[in-house]
Amino acid sequence: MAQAVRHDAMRARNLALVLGEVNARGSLTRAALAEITGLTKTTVSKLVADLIEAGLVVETGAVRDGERGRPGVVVRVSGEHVASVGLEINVDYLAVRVVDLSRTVRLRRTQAVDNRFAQPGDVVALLRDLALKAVDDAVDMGLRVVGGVLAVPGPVDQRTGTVHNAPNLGWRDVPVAALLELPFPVQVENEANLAALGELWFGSGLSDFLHVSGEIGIGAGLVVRGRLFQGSHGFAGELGHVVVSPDGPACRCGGKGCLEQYASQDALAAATGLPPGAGPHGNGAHRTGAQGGGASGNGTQTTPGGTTAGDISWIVSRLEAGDAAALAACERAGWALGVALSSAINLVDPDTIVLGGIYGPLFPWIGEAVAATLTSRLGQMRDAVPPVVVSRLGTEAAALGAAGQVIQRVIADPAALLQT
Amino acid sequence: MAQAVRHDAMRARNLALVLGEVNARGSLTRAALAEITGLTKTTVSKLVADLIEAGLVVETGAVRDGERGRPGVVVRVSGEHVASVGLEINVDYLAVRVVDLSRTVRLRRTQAVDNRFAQPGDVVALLRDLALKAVDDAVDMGLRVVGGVLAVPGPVDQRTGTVHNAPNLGWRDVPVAALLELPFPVQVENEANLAALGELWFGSGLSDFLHVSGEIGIGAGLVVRGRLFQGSHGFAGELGHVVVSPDGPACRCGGKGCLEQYASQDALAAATGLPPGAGPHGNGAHRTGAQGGGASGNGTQTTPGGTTAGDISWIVSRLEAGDAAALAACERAGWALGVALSSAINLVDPDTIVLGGIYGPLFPWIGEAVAATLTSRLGQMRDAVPPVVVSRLGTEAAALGAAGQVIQRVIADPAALLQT
DNA sequence: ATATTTAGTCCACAACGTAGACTAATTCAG
DNA sequence: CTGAATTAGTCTACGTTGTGGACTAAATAT
Repeated sequence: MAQAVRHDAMRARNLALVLGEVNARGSLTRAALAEITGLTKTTVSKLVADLIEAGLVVETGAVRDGERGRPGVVVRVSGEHVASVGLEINVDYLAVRVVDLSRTVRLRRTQAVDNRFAQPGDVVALLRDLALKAVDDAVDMGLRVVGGVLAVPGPVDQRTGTVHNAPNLGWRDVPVAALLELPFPVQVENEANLAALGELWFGSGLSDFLHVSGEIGIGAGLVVRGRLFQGSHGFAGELGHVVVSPDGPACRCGGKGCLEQYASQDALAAATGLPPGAGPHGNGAHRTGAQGGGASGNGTQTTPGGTTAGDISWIVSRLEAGDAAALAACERAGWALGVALSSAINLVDPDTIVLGGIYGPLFPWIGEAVAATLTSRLGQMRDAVPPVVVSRLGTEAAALGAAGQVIQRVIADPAALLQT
Repeated sequence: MAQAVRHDAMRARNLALVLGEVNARGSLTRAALAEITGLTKTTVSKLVADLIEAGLVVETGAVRDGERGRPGVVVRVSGEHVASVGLEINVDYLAVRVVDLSRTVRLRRTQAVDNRFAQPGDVVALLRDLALKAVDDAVDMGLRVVGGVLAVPGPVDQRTGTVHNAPNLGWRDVPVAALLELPFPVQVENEANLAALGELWFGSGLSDFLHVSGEIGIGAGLVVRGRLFQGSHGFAGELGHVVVSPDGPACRCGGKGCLEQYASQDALAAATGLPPGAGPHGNGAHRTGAQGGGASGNGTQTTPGGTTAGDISWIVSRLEAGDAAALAACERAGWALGVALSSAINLVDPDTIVLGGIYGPLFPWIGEAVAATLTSRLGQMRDAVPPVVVSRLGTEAAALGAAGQVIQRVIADPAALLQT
């Protein structure tokens, strides 16, 4: 349950409070921090001194704000010392991102690999190499990697770092965290949850939304007041198996008429005329290649590099050409998504719906159908139907969310880092 | 955001920690508390002294546990000083419960009233009388009522204490909290949420479950690790409007094929042969009468007294007689409930499903259909389908949850009470 | 009866935040 | 250009709270 609060815990909380405000507002003087937090100037000064010594915060010189009085010294979160790695294993690529404490992406590396028929051990070994190389590069930049999070496409047992069941990889009960053996703690999480967190920390600035990750499967991550909702066992957000039509097409989950049968990448491909699993996959070869990205010094919102999950571009080009089958498939997918989301909205009451993953590029062709379905199914009861918006992060979301999670932990509890 | 932690906040947290352990474990010595909390014996003694002085905890004499050494003095939560009122407005009754800090129900009073066509002002005035009488009785028992919570059948704006929309009462934007004008703060909450909390604090001892309240409407409350999940605006848990069949019968929410069209009390009544709204209601008269309960000194799990919401007994007697239409209606309701719950389970990942409200008495005829539907729709993907159990609280749940909420607040932050 | 064990209190001390005096660095008025 | 006003940040004495170990109390074991 709760923990006893001693002097050190009091200090830890106040350190977190100060760092949290610096993080939230970008840059601040000590005086402003005192005002905001309600702590005295004395205390704020001491806390800031500790944070500076730990390399979590830096002074950026005095500000001449034009007002009278002695100008304050502005501090901001330092991006020069602490960093984290975000890792992602997906069906057709591996990704590594290094993010510093100021949430600047310092390194992006994506490797296209067909993991559909690969052995977990091989995939993990390749990812391990990528991660170690990234850590070396981070060290060269003067950064200390304090932790990592791995995104996998499927439910995860957080406690043991085991992938429960990733149908699209063909994995069952794979202890990835243990297999990775990296020189820092690595937590494993569901890709859909991390994509939601990516949207929270690197996206449009919302702090209350349901983020829908359209991929080979369909997952969702719910963020309420800036916190991810996990459910009782960490398996919440399986939007792909919400019922759209109880007697619809059979789903691999055992149910019938699940959302995935209408709106997943494979369902869209099939309805557009391409057999599911065809396209760039399905040939069984374990291809690798096409490195995207590299080090990028500034800005957290660059256009997602690397490859897209699956061959959504194929469908997009059909849509742009006005292909009737493709348009109808999107219309149907949008309707199904709307039906499933109306259930979700009734159950979990999100503020906004953010469509990500393949729904990013497809948004022009499904967004309206989703919104229309929501309005017709929910409009009567509530003042306002949650708006449906599109994510700008694309494939980046999960790996960024993974890296961001470690950063978030440091910001939320800097004292844990000071002790080591 | 977070608050600065000063010495007083440290103390407040530790007081809560100690009181929380006493509450959770029933009775404990100071020495055991020190061991459990990690605080020193000195500190525990001081904290316990404060709690005793405030009347929140009492010593119950030394225990002779047979072991060697000086016997400890056992303390437990005191039920002799602090109390709370739980209030409930429902379609066909008003209820008041007084619960003391040790979670003993000290007073139950239920009044049958047909509120379907009554003015909000009249209903609130009647409830106010009931509440004030209950407070008088509490004072006679030496109790101080520190707060109250009101359960209403519909979504609520917690901040303003306004009932957003209670279709079964015909209420829209009614500021109940303000109308009540009781001599202590009253919070307003959705009945379904409070029923879930009632189950948490007075029910089977689970701390992770989705509680389904079958009434005129169908609501649900999700409890995760002992905390209610509210969603972004406090409207989470509208299970009644989860989609069962996207082209099913039209629902008053604007949707089609919502769960309420299959499994609500009215839907069951209609399918069994009784037109919805008939039975004890629908005659337009504003009847009052039939007081249930009274003061009951001990035990928190007595059989629910008072009247049942709606005339479910009528359907039960048909079922017991083997009426084919009634049996078929339950079978269908169970299936629909299973379909809606499978969506809910995929989305929010509850540990257990608890069926309450009318599903209590109907459980023998719907439980199996629900469980079977869940198994067939979820069994493939997961190791274990959440078990479906029945609540023992019946109509009591919401009013008890309402009263329990205040108690919970005191236990979670006793320092707030010490200052007044 | 005495040793042993456990419960609870007492007291000197340490950690941390507070309050207000004090110093530093700027703008504004003349 | 000088001094008053204003704001930022530091310094010091102090208050609150938890700690740790010594001490007292009350039981069982021998």
